[in-house]
Amino acid sequence: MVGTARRDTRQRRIVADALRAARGALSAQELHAALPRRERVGLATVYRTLETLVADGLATRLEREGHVSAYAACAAEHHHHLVCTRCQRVEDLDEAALRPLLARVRARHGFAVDHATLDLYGLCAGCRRRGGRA
Amino acid sequence: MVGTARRDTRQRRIVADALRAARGALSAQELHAALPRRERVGLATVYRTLETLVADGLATRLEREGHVSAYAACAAEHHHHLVCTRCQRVEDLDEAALRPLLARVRARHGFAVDHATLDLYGLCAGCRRRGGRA
DNA sequence: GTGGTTGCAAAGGTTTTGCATGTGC
DNA sequence: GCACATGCAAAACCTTTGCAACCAC
Repeated sequence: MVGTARRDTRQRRIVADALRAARGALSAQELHAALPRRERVGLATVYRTLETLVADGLATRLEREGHVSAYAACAAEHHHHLVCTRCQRVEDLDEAALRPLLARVRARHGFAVDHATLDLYGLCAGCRRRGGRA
Repeated sequence: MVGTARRDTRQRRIVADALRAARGALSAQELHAALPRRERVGLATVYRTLETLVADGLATRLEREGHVSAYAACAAEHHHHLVCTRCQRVEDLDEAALRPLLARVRARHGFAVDHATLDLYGLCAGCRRRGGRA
């Protein structure tokens, strides 16, 4: 349950790199479309790879309008995000930020959190500076 | 943007009641399956109604394995949840619990949060007492 | 009476799977 | 060489939509 040995394939590298390069949230299809066609990576492979990246903690799945999943690269330790609704950029949010909340939840609800989804949507500093609404 | 006047129809009541009665997270299809067949509520209506319930803040959409949305009833002010991975019960989490975190995010990242998904998965007090793992 | 709602079934779109082939290890 | 990974296309699935009938208001 630890290493889930993955093979180091060309496709896996391409998909992972592309996701990281995107620095934002992409759906499987968008990511697939973004790959150079000459790389000849199948859509199914993109789906399968994203799945493994999420399983390995190297990516997360975000919710998106229209019941589509979007994926974003993330450091293995960071599982929460600030998603800019304007430029689609994703920043990692330190795990520690959530800790006080978890403590509170355990104290007040007797609830033992195993894992959490925490994604904050809004305007990043840059887009705020540039002014305007979401 | 306030009242979005809804008609008080038999179906809307049935769906809303069933969701509330479930006290847990159900997918649209599960909810539909749970309705007495004699009520003759169409699946499309379930989808449409859940959509409006979410829009009205009376339900939320949770992420679930297999790229399926699950819905849970919730008070209009509570938009975050404690989801028990064993009994599927959902508790509301006070909006206030998140406030310190939002303040921190604005201070440290210059990020202005518009809305957030926060769902904590783990064992509820009851299931913890009954012992065992998730 | 009018316009939002519903049911049904068909369409749409996303994601998954079967299977032969390719390829890390 | 073996087992996992991939491509392709078909299949499975969830969700949405078109349209005529219905029914709150």
